[in-house]
Amino acid sequence: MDNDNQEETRQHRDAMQSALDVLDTRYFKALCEPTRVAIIKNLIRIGACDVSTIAQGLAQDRSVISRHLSILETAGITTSRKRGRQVFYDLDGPYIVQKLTLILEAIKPMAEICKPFEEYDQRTIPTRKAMKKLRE
Amino acid sequence: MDNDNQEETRQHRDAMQSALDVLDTRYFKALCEPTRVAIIKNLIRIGACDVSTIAQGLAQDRSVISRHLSILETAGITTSRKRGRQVFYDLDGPYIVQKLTLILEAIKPMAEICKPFEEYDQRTIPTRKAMKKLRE
DNA sequence: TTAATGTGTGCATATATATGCACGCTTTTA
DNA sequence: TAAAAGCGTGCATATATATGCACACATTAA
Repeated sequence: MDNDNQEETRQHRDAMQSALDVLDTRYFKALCEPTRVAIIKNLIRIGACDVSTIAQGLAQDRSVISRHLSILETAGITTSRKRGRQVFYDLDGPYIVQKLTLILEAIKPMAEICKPFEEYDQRTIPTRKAMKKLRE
Repeated sequence: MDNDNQEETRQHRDAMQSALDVLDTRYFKALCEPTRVAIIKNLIRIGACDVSTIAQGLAQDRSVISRHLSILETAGITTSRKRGRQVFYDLDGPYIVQKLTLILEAIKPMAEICKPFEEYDQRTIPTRKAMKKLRE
């Protein structure tokens, strides 16, 4: 299948490109913090709400929650609106789903391209000769 | 629409539950580190490869890359296989896609439930009376 | 067998991030 | 107008994570 090599290279390059475009570190960073996930949980439960109320069930100080909400907003996960002296935050459901959909679409080709060893035989691992070439 | 309240509550509760079940902090944590993303990029480009070669294009020490690979493996993103004195790592494309698919499916209802303010009018924000109730 | 190569891990350290408190600002309430 | 409530931010600090080096272990090469 040596004549497939070029096509496969292009396939790899395209997959890499779209995967990289979509691997938004900031988005994942926003979602990898336990307290922020707890905030999201609260917002799903009680809907649009002001900072103090959101912070109520949580262990951290209100100011800390305020910062987390800011991070979530920067990542596009929440939106805010001011009313009087309080600021209401809410989840941006449509954006969250859209973002995740884009990521999935971009990543999908990897299911075909990057199959783990188990589904292959030894040949998946580069030969020693090929390894030497990679080193140069 | 007061008679919809109960149904809506159930809808919220279900959405919250499935969202929480799927918000795997470890998975997102693995993907939120720039160096780890760089490793993933390399793996897409060159396929299954040993640690030293993967580390070659990167700024960090080989031992650091080794640790990152371990984290990625714990998250299910990579798999490893030993051959002689070297250990080959590879992306687990199918698992990555499957995991992301599950997350998306669980999150999807939020697009309907958690619409941000812009699509609503003032009533989305709890009344002052409702706020008082929440505080109790 | 001896030397060389490839890995992972303990350890100390650097860097990033989360946290709490105090404060100033704005808006509401009395 | 004065007091109170709700927010966000500066700052110091705690905690988590990433990094590099040295080393021990396993495997291969000479």
